[in-house]
Amino acid sequence: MTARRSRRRIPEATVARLPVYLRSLLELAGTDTATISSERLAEMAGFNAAKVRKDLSYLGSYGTRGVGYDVEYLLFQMSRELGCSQELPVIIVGVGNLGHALANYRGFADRGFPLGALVDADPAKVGERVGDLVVRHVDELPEIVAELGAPIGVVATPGPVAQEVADRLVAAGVCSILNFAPAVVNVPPDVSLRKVDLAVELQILSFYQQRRAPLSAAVLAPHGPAAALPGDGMPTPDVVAPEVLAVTGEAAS
Amino acid sequence: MTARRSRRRIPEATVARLPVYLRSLLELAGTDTATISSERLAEMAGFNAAKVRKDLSYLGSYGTRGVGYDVEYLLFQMSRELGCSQELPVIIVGVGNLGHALANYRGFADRGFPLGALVDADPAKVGERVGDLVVRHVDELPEIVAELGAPIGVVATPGPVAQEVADRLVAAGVCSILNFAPAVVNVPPDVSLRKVDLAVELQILSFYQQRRAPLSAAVLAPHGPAAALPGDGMPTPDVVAPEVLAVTGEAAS
DNA sequence: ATTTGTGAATGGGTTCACAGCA
DNA sequence: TGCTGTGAACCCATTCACAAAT
Repeated sequence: MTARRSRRRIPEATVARLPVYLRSLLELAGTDTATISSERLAEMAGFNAAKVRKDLSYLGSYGTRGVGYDVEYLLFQMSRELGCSQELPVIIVGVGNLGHALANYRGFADRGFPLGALVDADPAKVGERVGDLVVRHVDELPEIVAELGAPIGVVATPGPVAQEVADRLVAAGVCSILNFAPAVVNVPPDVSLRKVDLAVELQILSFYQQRRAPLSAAVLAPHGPAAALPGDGMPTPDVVAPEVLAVTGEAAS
Repeated sequence: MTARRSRRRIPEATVARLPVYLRSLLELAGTDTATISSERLAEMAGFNAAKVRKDLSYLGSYGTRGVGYDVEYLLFQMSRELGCSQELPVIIVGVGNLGHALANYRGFADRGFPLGALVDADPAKVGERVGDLVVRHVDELPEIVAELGAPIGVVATPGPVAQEVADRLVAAGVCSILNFAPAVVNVPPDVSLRKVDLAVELQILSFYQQRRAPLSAAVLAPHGPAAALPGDGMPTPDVVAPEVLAVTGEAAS
């Protein structure tokens, strides 16, 4: 029955976890473990075993009952699924603080996303050398995209111009965009967009932190233990570190 | 009936949207708009009107039927809820590429999260000046945390040491952590943890991109239009840019 | 005539629990 | 006996649709 039903519709939430599994499997690849159970993989990836099994079942990959999953095979499947076979270049638009930062960050190239180009709208920045690339002008986007094939566009501009930049990326043929700018960006439905907003993340943390210490504790007594002061009339079940919030706990059921 | 039921349990998903509303309202604050409808706010924030109303209702904030929400008041409520009244300092642990990047990024301080300290385990890095801070040693964490009050800890180390660093942050009294390291990190349930993994984001985009162009098109004909080639036997409904994936479309129902 | 606030309906994702297989 | 694969139950979030309010 497991006739490789590859074109299955994989849930969004599962897709978002695949890269984490992949990372876990890569760590494992060095060791001599040939096979891994959902339980152990769950522990490594920070989820729970049921979720792991469901997720892997979507890939149509087979584990062996009573044994576990073949690491080698799973790794292969996962890589293929995530398109790790061929490298996908990245264009960073906006070479300000954040753009520079990202350009110097080795983490991209290391994981199969070589930096393909840097562009900026500011003539003063064009020509500047960053790493082993030279900043080009944003007007060249169409040619750059053509040169690179089908790159991912990374928007690292100030918020106010993010939408315009995204529009130009799309016009140039980019169909995957990662937005770091603090602004809402709209793209046509045939373009994938993900956003990472550092300030938003901090504000979310801020929300939970202040809930924990209504307006006393931490600020007045910075030395206190990290424990959430109980008895402040809060339900305290998992308000502090819920599932989505964290890769936290997940304490074995 | 709207007797300010402040200690209401606000859903995770709503909390994650509050900062986006806040940003929209701040943009609005400059203009002369005194009041805004859920519809317009939805457009600005990139969600839909029903969601906006539900979300705002959790805050117990009142709009006026037939009119909309008072921008000023909503802004106040939202800021209070997110703890924007007092600045929350940030400690960055790990002054490598990414750490440097984040340290130079103005975006934090601008939005109420001043950089409080930089620390690293490498003695060679300790003493280095970055911006107007000097890198201190990770062993000093307890004192630094005490000095700063209740800072947010940002983990910008290589993956392998992320867990250890998180443990030390927690031990020092930090109860909000933002993890940039490509690794799973566990913290006690009374600590909030969020993660941002650049490589994971790119891999997710990679997944959808390759689904769109199974193994032809883009690579062989980089000039083609960005449109998803139809007729490749894919369901194509919203595989390309689903809700969670993007702040995309949301096209008015 | 508008636009909020919210119960009810729907849908996606997680967890449970167990049958099926090695 | 051990562990996967998966229907069923559950839970959270989104969306609908409409009564209440101005």
